[in-house]
Amino acid sequence: MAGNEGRGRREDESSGGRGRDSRKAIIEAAVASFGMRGYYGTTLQGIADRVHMTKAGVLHHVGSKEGLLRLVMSEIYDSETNQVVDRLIRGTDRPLLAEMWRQVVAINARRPALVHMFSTLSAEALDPRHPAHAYFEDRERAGIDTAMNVRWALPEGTDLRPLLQAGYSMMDGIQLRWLRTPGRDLNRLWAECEDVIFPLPTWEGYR
Amino acid sequence: MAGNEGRGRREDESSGGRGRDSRKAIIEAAVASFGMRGYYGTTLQGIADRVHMTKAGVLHHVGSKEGLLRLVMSEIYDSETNQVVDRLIRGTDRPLLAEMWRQVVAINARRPALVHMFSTLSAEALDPRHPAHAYFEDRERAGIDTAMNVRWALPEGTDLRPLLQAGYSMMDGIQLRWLRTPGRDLNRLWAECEDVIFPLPTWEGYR
DNA sequence: CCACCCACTGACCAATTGGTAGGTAGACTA
DNA sequence: TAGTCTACCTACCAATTGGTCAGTGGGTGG
Repeated sequence: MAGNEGRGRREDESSGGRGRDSRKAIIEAAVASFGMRGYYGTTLQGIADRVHMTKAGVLHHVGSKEGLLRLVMSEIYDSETNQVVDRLIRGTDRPLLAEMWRQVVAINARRPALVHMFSTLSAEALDPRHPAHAYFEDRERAGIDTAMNVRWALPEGTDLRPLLQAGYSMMDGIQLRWLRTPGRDLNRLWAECEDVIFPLPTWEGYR
Repeated sequence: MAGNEGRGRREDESSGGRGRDSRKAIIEAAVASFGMRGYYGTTLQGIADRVHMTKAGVLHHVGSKEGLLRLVMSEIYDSETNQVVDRLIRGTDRPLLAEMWRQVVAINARRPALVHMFSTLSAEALDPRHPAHAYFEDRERAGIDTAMNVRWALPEGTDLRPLLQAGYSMMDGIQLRWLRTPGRDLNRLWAECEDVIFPLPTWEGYR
């Protein structure tokens, strides 16, 4: 929590001491607030309070409320999972779909606040006027498209697209349920879902 | 749940057609606003504008912002699906799980605004301080519990609870995707999910 | 030493927030 | 005809909204 970054000594814009810490704190606070109150319900004053700063101080870093959203959205979330997915896809000749989902879930299990934020925003942003609407549209398409272009190890006759739709939908849903009842383990919950989506007679050896 | 709030001891139910219309309009506007902006982002003024009324006029009907939420939540959603589900459960000796979900989905396909609202609120309400938090907690538990006490027609060896978790999760997720891309048919999307969750070798005759 | 940046503050802005008080017009009842 | 009820409205409230502006204090480079 109490972030300390020892490397402030070194020069150049790549690392600035206090500023970097503040930005990190602001992002963290924004993730929590966007998750709990949504974009429209989030207040610059609320963020400022959490990071012990003034509204104006926060504004100095993010420019505007929309700037805050952009900062949070760009800095986070997909980059981490994309990396893992890329490594799996490129490193294996016939990767397992189940394995990819397992890895994504494992990552999300370690960052509930972020998952919360993305759940809230993705529902709020169904409205085309929402500042994050386009992002979520692209995100859904990109997720399906990349997966469609991979040569997964699949049982014969599997229809890939509906499987992806179903799997990703299930992931969104199970994450919500996970967050609603604290104490449960997301990886375990997902493992149960796997048994349903990849039932054993057919998927023996493919998961 | 509770009918009226005691004060209106009118013997005539259809009192003041104007008032009834207004209430309906307010509920409709609130559903849209809660869906697009969340609870905290929703404004009484915004509701008032949509129904061509003053803030004070809206307040006269709903009492407070929380009252508006309560009104909307109680009047709507679960009652309709519960009815259908009850009829299926009581009317059939060994009902099909797939059939219940099909019917629920068919109902939701006809009320996207309501589905939008419930998606947004259920994410926002993960925060225990949210005024609708308890509602969604109960709702999840109730959904699973009732279904657990039904003698479904199932293939031998089926583990019911994970199946329910998976199915309901998938439903939540697929509805989000449905709303994100207008023009798609929810029933068709769900049918594709069914093929995944009830794969044919095993589920022949059970769906 | 000075100039310059950077993170940040305090004061201020018009607009908007949820909510209250008190009133009015019209429909129904006694 | 008077009295009561619902369904509103106008006017108002203190608090809060996102955002601007002019600083200020500390650090760094020259």
